[in-house]
Amino acid sequence: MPRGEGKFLIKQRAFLKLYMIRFVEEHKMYGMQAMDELKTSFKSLGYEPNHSEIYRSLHDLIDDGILMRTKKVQEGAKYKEIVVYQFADYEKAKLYKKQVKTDLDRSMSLLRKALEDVY
Amino acid sequence: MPRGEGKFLIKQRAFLKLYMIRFVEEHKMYGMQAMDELKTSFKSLGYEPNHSEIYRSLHDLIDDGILMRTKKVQEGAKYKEIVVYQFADYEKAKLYKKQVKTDLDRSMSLLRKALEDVY
DNA sequence: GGATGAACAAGGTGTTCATAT
DNA sequence: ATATGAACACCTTGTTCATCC
Repeated sequence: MPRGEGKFLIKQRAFLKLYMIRFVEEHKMYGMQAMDELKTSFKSLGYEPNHSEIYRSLHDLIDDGILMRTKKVQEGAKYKEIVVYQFADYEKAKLYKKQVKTDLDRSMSLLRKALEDVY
Repeated sequence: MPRGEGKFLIKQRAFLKLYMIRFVEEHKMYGMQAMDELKTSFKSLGYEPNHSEIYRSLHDLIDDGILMRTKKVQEGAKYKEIVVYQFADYEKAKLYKKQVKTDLDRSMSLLRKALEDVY
């Protein structure tokens, strides 16, 4: 999020990483579940993130040193394995949240300005 | 702007096309001038559109049947030619503005929701 | 068949190059 | 040197394919 040069709105990736951090904070967390929850909660706004972006966000956060995979869990006879995450560095997580907040605010300002200027 | 499927925030192109329409409405208009004005007015928000996106927006609006190139004007000995635009179909322009407004509002709601959910 | 992940493809935007005055 | 435009390349994101239980 550094570059203040020519930058337009916040990217979907950062937006999702934010929500992933929030889900981990709330201990309810694995990829598909997060996706379903987001799809449900944003459907009315026409936004339905797909599974790839969810996983990319999670993997990014691992590369950032913010999250870590803790375990794969198998739930009985339900033919599925899930990956569970924990914080690798919560301070980094908080810092990232702060940075993204700045970008969210900035993005809001851009949109608000357009609405004021044009309509 | 049709597809309400999986769509995240409004695209830069639509955002700029909106401003191009506004500039034509105000009769002060050619590409570089529009760019300079936008750069100045958005610099404090970290956004500085480049010339390619400006021209692409203009060309798009022509393809949409909303604008038309009217003339190239040469101003004295100043080694430059500029392209001036007029509306080809102002009803279409108004319709487009309305559509983009919807998308701007939707985008604001997405950002606002994230701010509420996470912070 | 439900979850994760990688590969691949398409889209959008930034950078560079070309042309004309 | 300024304005326009096209070409090219990169980055972001969507779609499809692969694997594991």
